[in-house]
Amino acid sequence: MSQSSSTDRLTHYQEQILATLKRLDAPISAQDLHAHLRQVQPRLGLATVYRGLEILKIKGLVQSRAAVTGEALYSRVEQDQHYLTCLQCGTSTPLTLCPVQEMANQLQQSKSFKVYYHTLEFFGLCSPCWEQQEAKS
Amino acid sequence: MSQSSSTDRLTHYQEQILATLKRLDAPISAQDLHAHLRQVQPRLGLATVYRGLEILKIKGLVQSRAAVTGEALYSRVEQDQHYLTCLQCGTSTPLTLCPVQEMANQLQQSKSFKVYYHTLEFFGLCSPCWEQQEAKS
DNA sequence: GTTATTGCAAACAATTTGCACCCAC
DNA sequence: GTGGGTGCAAATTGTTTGCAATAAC
Repeated sequence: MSQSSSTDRLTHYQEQILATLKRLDAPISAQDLHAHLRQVQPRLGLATVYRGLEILKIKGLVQSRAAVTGEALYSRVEQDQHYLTCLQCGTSTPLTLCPVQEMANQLQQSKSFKVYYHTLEFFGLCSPCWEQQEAKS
Repeated sequence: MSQSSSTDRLTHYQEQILATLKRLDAPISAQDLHAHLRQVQPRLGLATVYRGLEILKIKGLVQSRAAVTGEALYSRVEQDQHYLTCLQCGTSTPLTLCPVQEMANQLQQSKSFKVYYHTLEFFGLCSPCWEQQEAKS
């Protein structure tokens, strides 16, 4: 699970973003995160939050997924990201177990949820981008 | 893998959207899809494409995932959706095998790709929404 | 004919960018 | 002091919505 990259070289605000994500311990939109942070840092701009989140993503410290509404939800990479999501109402219920292919069928019954499809995606940096990243550190 | 729901009751354009997705056989944005369809149906509006895709999703015929850029990419549910995605350049390379937890580690070496995290998500309808959907058919 | 679907254009919302200012080192 | 980080406001971009015109059955 090594997430080395460069945990160092974090901006003051980037640290705070990370800390807040840790404190809230649930996926949150950039806008909501901004609102939270602003309670403590009234002058914090929304753009800074977006910029910070982007950098934290590239560093491998933060992940994001898209809500059914289209907006992005952010959380620490340590946080589990297995959900049962309703395409209609958008409700996401977390899953406790780490799933596999055929698990979909089981879910269909046990959870009284009609499973249409699931997605699995690995995120990170391809080697060209990674090297480019290393160079910058 | 039953996707019954209501394969029937598809609009002319919805059929065409589905047909085009099948023909292209690769995830595509709504805007690009609109451009493609317009070559044949010059009067087709962008909104119709979005509305059609939404309905096809609720029916379980189409799936979508978010590109790193934030825009939504659509494809048929039959299409595999396992990718290796670079957070920086946005490149998505399809995976042939259906993955599991620890696979991430293997990927890290074999693909010369630095895996930060992965996401797995099941999509469908929760029972309230499903019943509501059934009623409409 | 009645009802659902569409095109168009305007409206929205999330995110990004330009730039002057400011802080850290 | 200098370069990166930041606030602010404006600009973009993907997506949605209102409504009159149209097509489907």
